[in-house]
Amino acid sequence: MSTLKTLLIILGPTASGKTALAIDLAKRLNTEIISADSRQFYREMSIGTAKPTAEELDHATHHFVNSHSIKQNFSVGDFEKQGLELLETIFKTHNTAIMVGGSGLYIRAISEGFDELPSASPELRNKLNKEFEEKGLAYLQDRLKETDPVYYQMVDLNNPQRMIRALEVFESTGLPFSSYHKSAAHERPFRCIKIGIDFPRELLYQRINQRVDDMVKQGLVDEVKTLLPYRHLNALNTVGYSELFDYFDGKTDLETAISLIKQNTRRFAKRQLTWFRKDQDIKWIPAGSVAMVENALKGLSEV
RNA sequence: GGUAUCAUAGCUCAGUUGGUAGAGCAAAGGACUGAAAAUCCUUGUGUCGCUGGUUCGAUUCCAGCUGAUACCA
Repeated sequence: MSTLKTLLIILGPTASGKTALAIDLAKRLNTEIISADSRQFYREMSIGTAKPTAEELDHATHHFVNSHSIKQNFSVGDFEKQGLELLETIFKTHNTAIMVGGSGLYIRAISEGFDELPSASPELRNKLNKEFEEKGLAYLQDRLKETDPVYYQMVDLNNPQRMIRALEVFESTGLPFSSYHKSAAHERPFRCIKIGIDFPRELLYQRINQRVDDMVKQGLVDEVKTLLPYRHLNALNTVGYSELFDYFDGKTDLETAISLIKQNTRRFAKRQLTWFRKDQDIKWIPAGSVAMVENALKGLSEV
């Protein structure tokens, strides 16, 4: 008999204890974990991304942790495809899989999916970035207005990344970015249960500050130092790394860099919360309570 | 102990010729379809140190007090 497969999604802001909870649940449910953290894929980055430790990785099978190199292009579209394939495999032998992460877009990629869109060619993106640098925002706005008036009306015209993305889709396919938007959630052959870890803001910020100090003790500064030759790569445009690159450039002292890491991590957590807040499907539970998760699951399965 | 200066938002400070105030940073809220730990947008939160006095009205002027800083002893 075929039962409905379940993807249990553990999400929450950074430093809310997702990793430990997911491992605990994976052991109880005897299943595997898919990470949805957009920086934990990269094997060269460890301390600054608060990856599970080697010991933690031993306790449960993790996917999409250390799975890629910072030198590879790995997009959220790739993640959607590979993640779905992986889930299909896992569901052959398990009724439940666990996804854990803090990257809202990546979670959505799996739970709802995106429209079929071409991915970016690095050359084209470089070209557009260069044009933006030379000719400014107005240039992007003009080109977008001309090639995709629909998206021009919707997009934040101050946001170069958004406009460049739309232009690169247009230039590589000849069709406006907006014409790809069907905005229908994709049917998935499994159901998603989203559990959010809820923390009082102040406590969360304390944990973030503490964790940054711990990262420094574990050798974050050295980790970043070895990555200096790769600093131009997108993967390294990341909280915890950018600030220390500035330190190595002599732009700040170490103490300042560390407090900026804390501040930018807090801001990151705030953005994550903004993203998650609008998702009505998330069942929020107080931090650190596996029992609460079990209750939540019970409640949900009755529905 | 004396003299001078200062005391305004979480911080650094501006300002009000007397009509209860505004910048930067911090912070908060938001957006978001292959860069997403990225990128971008919005928002001033206040016993104007305390107690009195003058005044229709004091954060502003006056006195005292408290605290900080500097200099003199």
